[in-house]
Amino acid sequence: MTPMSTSKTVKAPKTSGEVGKTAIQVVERMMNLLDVLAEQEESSSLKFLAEQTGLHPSTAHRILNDMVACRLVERGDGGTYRLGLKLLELGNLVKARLSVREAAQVPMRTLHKLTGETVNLSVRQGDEIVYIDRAYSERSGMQVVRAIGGRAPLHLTSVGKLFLASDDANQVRAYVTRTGLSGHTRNSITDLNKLDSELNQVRKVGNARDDEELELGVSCLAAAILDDTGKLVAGLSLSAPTDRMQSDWLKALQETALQISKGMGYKPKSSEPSTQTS
Amino acid sequence: MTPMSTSKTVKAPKTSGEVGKTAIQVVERMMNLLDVLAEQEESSSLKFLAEQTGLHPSTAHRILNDMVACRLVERGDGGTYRLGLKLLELGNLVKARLSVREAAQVPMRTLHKLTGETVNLSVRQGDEIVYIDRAYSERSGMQVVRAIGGRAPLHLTSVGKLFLASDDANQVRAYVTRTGLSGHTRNSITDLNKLDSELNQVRKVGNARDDEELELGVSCLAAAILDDTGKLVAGLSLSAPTDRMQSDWLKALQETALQISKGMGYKPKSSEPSTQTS
DNA sequence: AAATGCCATTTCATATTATGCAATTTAATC
DNA sequence: GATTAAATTGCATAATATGAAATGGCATTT
Repeated sequence: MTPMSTSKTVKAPKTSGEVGKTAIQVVERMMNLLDVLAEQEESSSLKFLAEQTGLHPSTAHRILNDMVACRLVERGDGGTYRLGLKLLELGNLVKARLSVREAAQVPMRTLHKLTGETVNLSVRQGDEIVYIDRAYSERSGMQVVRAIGGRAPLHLTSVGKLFLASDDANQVRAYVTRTGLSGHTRNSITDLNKLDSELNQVRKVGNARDDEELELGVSCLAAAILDDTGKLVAGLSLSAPTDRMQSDWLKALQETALQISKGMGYKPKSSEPSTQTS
Repeated sequence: MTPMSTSKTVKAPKTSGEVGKTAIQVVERMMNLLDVLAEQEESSSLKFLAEQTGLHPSTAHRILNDMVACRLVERGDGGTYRLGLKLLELGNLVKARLSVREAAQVPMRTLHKLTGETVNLSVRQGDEIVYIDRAYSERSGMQVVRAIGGRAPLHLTSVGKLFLASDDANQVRAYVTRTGLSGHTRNSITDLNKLDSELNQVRKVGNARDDEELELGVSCLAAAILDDTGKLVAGLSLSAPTDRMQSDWLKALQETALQISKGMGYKPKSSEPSTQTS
């Protein structure tokens, strides 16, 4: 029942936007410490960490000490603190668990519901892309459906183009030599120059298309799925009869792909507003 | 001065050997939860986690909830818990920081003090190995010293052989074709067959030698340095005039290399005694 | 369909815990 | 070697996290 008339100086909450509201104080403090450590390139002194987190040096010291005991934090030269190897271990466990397919499941269904068209998830395997998952409706009229496990040449598919676009000129050239760029329809890209300019376009806009290049009457849009290291691990594509394909689905497709990428540990940009005290 | 006559039931500490003694209870509990989560392949239920850690379900729930808020932990299907993406993020930061050179510094000096001979740290760069650091004495008589930044062909050096041994037959063949296997001394390996059997030997014993193949009178022993993913990132070698080289240094060399590997996040074997309650 | 049982979640009074102050030790600098 | 600054430790206390019990949710059973 103590009123707010605490004469003591008002302690700034100092909850750096990073961590969510926690019920247990120590957990929040711990995370704030880890976040400050994460922001710092070099290993940090106790004083600095205490200042940044607004914690009493004594308190910060004890928490850090405990984290050192757990190897979440390490001590460097001159008694400084930095992130510990345990984080690498645990991080690797997380990474080992992550499967694109799993991360894609829900977002893919959502995108399917929005568009009504088939959504495909595919990865590269040598000179082909392989469909590893899809979201489509059993019912409903015409649907473009590819078999899971099915394959298609890189240069004839939207996702394939994403993968090719992540290669450099030499690798593309090698691909062309190896495969000969055989075409499937009159729209197929069958010469290196055309492919190069197409790939440059892909690199510029960040997504790829397939205008009836694999199969007449079928168009696709694709967006990239990246992992925590920024590596292209899969492609998400929307396949529909050309006359039904709506170009404004692109935005939704890209957002879905980004969402999945985040699920794979991808960090979009470290451009945070940073309303911090310097 | 309170005697041990605490009449209350003796609470089993339940400190799973994993985490060191911490001053703050919650930190230890948190870590125990993370450790149990790390051991589990599948995502775990609250009940299970509470049992494993010996925590009251209510307590476990609150801690886990807070960790979820910090993204250290994620929730899976059916309200289960598993390690969160934040760990991957932080782990990547740790990884980015790790430099072999830094991790090797101290262990290298120790090995040098033990042997009195030059210890070299080198990495692969294309078809050569590059010396990136060393430990040797300024004084003392004859020392085999290579310049930092200096290069040498893979097949003529002990560390180079380690790297070649991590390649498959095709890659080795390609290396041979590219470089022509030119020799420097009468001991140099200059044909594919000899190289192949040498590399097989390396693969078998896990370390490599150089018997005056790069320079007459100089022998080397090398052991591999692996990172958290088990990838060969560098080689540690001991160079000495042949008549001074002692074969029993090998053990120390290997131990030093392992120590450095651990510093790079390498986990030797997950063969833990596991004195756990099932 | 109603009920049962199990597990997750929330509430709340209380004891335990983590805390901040101050003192001490250690390290760095002049 | 003296001086200063930072890191570390001890301790009484206030604030915190805690566990018991009650509530809510979900699925399986009868």
